[in-house]
Amino acid sequence: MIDIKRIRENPQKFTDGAKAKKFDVDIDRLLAVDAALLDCRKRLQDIATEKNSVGKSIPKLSADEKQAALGRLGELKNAEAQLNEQIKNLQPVFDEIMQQVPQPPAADVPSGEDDTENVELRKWGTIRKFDFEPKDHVELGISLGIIDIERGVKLAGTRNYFLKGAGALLHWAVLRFALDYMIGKGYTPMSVPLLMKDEAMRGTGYYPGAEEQTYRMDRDDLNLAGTAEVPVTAYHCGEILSAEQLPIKSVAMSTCFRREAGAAGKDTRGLYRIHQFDKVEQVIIAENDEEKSKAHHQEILANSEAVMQALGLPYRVVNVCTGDLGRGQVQKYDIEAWMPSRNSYGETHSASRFYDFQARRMNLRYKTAAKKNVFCHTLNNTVIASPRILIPILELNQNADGSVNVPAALAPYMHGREVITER
RNA sequence: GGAGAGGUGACCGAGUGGCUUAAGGUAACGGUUUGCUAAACCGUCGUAGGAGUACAACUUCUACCGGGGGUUCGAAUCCCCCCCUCUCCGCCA
Repeated sequence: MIDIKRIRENPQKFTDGAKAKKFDVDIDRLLAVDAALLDCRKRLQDIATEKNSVGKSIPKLSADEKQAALGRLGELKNAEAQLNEQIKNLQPVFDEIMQQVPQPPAADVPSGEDDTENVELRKWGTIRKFDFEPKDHVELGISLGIIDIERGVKLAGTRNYFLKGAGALLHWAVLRFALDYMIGKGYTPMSVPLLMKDEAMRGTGYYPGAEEQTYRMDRDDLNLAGTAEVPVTAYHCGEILSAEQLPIKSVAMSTCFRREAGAAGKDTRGLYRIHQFDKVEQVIIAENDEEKSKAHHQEILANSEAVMQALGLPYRVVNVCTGDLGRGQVQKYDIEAWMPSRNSYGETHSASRFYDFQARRMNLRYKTAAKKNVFCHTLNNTVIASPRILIPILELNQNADGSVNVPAALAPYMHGREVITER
């Protein structure tokens, strides 16, 4: 959510920002409704002032004077009811548009229509050339007996899977490795609830907008979070933190649930696009300071790059263009890992900063040294998401005989297995 | 799921229709006193939105006692609905 005062001061900035991000929002109408609401409130306040003073004088009045006073109060009450009626009609319109106003992108976000226009910032690692015909992760997984998509589909429908034996071990190994890395960096580990109230979905900016992407428990009015970002970022919602507490750096591992509505027929093979996966996510709640926000953004990006490098996975970092940014994001960097079976880089990480967009929605504030209550800044990034990350790990580390070498960094988590072979 | 008890400021806690402009206390901050610390005393000490001003300070108004609605000239207080917490019972990995 944006501060209405900033929209009043510079509406053009928000009209342009929405256009660049390809969101449809009627700023002119918002300002008209805002002006009408302000007027109603001012008049209502004047009425309340008079009502209060007349009401207070009542016990001291003579009978005649009392009748006159009561008559006046009746008039005021009518006027008040009319104004309240107007506010009742205007407020929902105002709220709805406000929820939709996107955060304008940062100055160094490239303009573009969609993900094809994201700008590559850097590449790391060398892409392996095979001297044999490499298999893709599905073939490897089936022949090694570590991925079973057929039975996943049998029991849970399309885009579901089982991981078995060394496959399950490898899945948990990358997660545990990533988690340990972040704990080593001083991030506080959290285990979190995943059935979230609508309020938490709205607070993080997923609602309105991502309802179609979300599994919803209608009987209980709860939503299965698509990422631990939701519970971790909303953890302190409604609270006033002290400045000394900030920044709060957290890391959570959780299962993530996504309906992938509208993606029918897209990325149907293998473990790339699935309904349920596990992810280690980093979140920073920080002071309301643009420079500090940028520095945190670089930090969480660097954390994930370090994990990718430790796993020996070639990747590139892209500066996500305006048309591919979410409503609340000021700027987003994606990390894309090289995936031989796709013969391209595929998104594995997404690092976003929001300024106070999420904090405003969830009323998350802190008290500054000057005793002012100010909205926090929030940021988040993937540390590792599996099994998508197993795609490059399996495909890039395969041998001609169909076995797969386990990256050295994962050795401590693999119960002594250095090579995954057919059993 | 059933029964009961509760929800007041950062915290504790008083408050059964106008004297509440939310008492009193704790914590915090500033000051006085003091060899230091402590204590004592004095003062400050909620959030949000208007108006006065170009901003701030300041002044003033309005709203807010879990949330929503109602009764009343007037509600923390009375009525209705909802939410949450605690205790007991039942069920349960």
